[in-house]
Amino acid sequence: MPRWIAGEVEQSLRRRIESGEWRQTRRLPNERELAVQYGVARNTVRSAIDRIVSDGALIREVGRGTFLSNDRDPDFQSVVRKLSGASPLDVMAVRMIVEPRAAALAAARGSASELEAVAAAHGSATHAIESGAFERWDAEFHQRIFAATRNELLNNVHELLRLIRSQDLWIELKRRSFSVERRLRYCDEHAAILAGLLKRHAEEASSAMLIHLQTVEENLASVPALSPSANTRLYSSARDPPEPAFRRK
Amino acid sequence: MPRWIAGEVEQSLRRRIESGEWRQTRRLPNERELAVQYGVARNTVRSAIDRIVSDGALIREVGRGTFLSNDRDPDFQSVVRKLSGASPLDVMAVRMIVEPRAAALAAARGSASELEAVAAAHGSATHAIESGAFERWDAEFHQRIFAATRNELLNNVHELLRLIRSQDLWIELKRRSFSVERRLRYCDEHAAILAGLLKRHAEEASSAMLIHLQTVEENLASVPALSPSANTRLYSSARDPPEPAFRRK
DNA sequence: TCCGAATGGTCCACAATTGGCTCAACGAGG
DNA sequence: CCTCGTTGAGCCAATTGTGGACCATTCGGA
Repeated sequence: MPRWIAGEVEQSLRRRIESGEWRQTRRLPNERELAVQYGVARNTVRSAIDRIVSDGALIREVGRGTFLSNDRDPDFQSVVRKLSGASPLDVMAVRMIVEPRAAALAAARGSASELEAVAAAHGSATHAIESGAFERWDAEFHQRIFAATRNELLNNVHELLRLIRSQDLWIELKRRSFSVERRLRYCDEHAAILAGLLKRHAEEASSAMLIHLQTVEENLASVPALSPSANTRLYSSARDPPEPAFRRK
Repeated sequence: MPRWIAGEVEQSLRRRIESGEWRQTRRLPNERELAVQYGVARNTVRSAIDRIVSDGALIREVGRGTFLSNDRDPDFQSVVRKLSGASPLDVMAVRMIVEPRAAALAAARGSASELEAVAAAHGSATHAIESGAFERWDAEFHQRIFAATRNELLNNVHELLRLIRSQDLWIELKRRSFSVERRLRYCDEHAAILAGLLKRHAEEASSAMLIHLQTVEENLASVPALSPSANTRLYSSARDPPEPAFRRK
């Protein structure tokens, strides 16, 4: 029956792939199952899949199944790969968007014990002797503010930003921008944020956080270029294209 | 028999670990017990645990048991896993933090051609016939605003939010909250945002975006609970129930 | 000190599932 | 009649799951 049944099945499969029907497991039903779904012989399904495989949208593995090709449309993994290479300027810009609002939310919604935990981290950072300890309590201070927002996703976003900042280039950057006066200033600014939080004054906490992040950014920007190439990698933002290309045609 | 049973068990175990089910004793049930819980062979449980051990979340000790790893530095992978389960309420809260500021940045820094691209997406969305096409242009509208911010990281963060919203539960949620009037209202609100952008008026673009997102949130919140179980997964900012055996026997 | 229960580590034979492949037959269209 | 897509069936090889058995280590009690 030369009525191009395989072609129709192929179209349908492509649509279903596009629609994200199998994005979770990245695995299609097996060929026998699909044959039943379409009321068609298994060979017909196979020839339909053959064509999709041949242009790379699907991958077949004997004994395992048929899977969505890995890097077709961006999935979480591929986005995360790009995340880890973010430039410090971009990171600080995003922090200045997210963290002041997080501080405001924490002031409005955080429980007493959550804010207490923030205060404790501030105290530990203030009294830290060694600079590694200070760094950890500094991070903890910011992290606990996010915890007080009661928004899991927001916490995860902050965690991603923190992970980006725990990479090699960042560590070097922080080391070079470190000084005792700056550390003292950070403590003062943390105190201002904390004061806003404890007073439940969202606006005050928010603007104190913004001021703090501006200080941090200035300090990072003051670091002389590490090397010409490193400089490019560090500071270039997405500056180029007059005509930006959009993904996902 | 390759039906990815080990994978399902692995996911379930990861969720149960995240949920803190074993935080008290820091110890998991033994492998034979888990095999009974899930109704699978012990070897299957073992291969599931293998994968969790290999990225450091669990530690096995012969003759003693399987334990939560105490000094676990969460990596990108594990954060991403948590991201994908974010609740709609949390997602909207984060969008309302990020997107208005992105609109402001786009108004301030976007090139003429980038803003033109935003306008084009708005036009296409307005004239879209089919609702799937509208959805795509709607997403494209928001995405192009981020492109105009010239901040790669910010784009990636938005891409993550978009990926979260492209999952099954979200699709169902959007489908149920859809109506023609709402779509028209979205178009009007998009127009207001676009007007702010084209006037290079950061404040106006920002507040128009916030208003728009508030509308979206209201519409999502108006959706009646899908089902008791789906409702839990949708709206709780937290985790799965301690799920028992899911297989036969 | 010694024993035994509990627990993870390893291995095996077997079954079940899945994609890869072939073949004979059918039927519509030329 | 011939061609070509389709059908239905069967078998193969690869992979995974099953149900064991046995070992090594740990730990508490006899």
